[in-house]
Amino acid sequence: MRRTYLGEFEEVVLLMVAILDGEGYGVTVSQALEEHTGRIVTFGTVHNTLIRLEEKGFVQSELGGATAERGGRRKRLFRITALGSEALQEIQQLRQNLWQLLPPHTFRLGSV
Amino acid sequence: MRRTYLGEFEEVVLLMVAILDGEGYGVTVSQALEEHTGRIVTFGTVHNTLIRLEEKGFVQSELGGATAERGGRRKRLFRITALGSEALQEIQQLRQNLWQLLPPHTFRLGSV
DNA sequence: CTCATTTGTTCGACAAAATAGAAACTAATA
DNA sequence: TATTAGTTTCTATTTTGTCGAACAAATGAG
Repeated sequence: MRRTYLGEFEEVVLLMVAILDGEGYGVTVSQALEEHTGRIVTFGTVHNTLIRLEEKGFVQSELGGATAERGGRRKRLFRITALGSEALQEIQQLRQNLWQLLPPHTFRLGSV
Repeated sequence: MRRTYLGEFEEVVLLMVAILDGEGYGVTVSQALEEHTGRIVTFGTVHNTLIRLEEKGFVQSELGGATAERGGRRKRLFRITALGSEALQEIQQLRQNLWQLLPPHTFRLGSV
C-alpha cells in the first residue's frame, strides 16, 4: 500500500508543528490543537502521530536542553522539514483546485 | 474511535461527488479522481468510501434507470447532501484559518 | 542525600479508515 | 439463451487515529 499521503489528523498536527515554529512538543501541540480546532486528544495520540510524521520525514525532532522550569523531563522538540512543507502545500493546492470545480449551487441553502 | 470527521480520502471523494453533480458512481468517481488528482484506486476502494460517506449522511444514493448502453448493471448514483457540503465547508474553513497562522518563513526555500 | 512530585515521553492495544483484488450481478444483444 | 461488458459487493490486509497507562528524568523538600 506504500502510502505517502498525509492522513487527516496528521495534516492538522503537521500544521500545528509548523505554527509552533520549533516550540512544538507533545504538550504544546495538544494545547494548540485544542485552542485552534477545539479538538481534544491525549498526549499519546499526538505523540504517536508525531512519531509517524517523523518516520515519513515530514518533521524532525531533537531533545531540548535541561529546562529552567521546576521539574520535568527534557522535551522532544519538533520542527517541520522541507519535505513536510512541500507535502502541506501540495495537498492544499490540490484541494484548492477541486474547489474551483464545484458547481456553484453546491452551497446554496436547501441544496438537499 | 467514534470518529465523525472526514478522513483524507473521504474528503476528496466527497468533493468529486459534488463536482460530478449527480452523475457520480463507482466508475465515474474513480475516473474523475485519476483525472484530477493523478491518484489511481480501484472501484472497490471508491465504493467502500462512498458507502461509508452515505452511512455518515454526507451523500445520498439511488439506482439509476436502465441504461441504453451495451450491457451493464444499473448504476448507483450519488449526490452530496446538505450535511455533506456543510462538513466540506467547515473543514476547509478550519484549514484556511490555520494557514493564516503559519510563520512566513515556513515556505521559504531551504527552510530545512 | 533520597525520594516524592512534577512534567514529559514511550509503549501496547485496538477501532476505524484506506486500499486492493476478485467474486457476483445484471441487462443488452448476437 | 448464452455471452459479455459494465457495475456493484464481498473479503482481506495495511495504515491511521485514539486511548490509557507505564516509564523516565529533573527538582525541591525533608
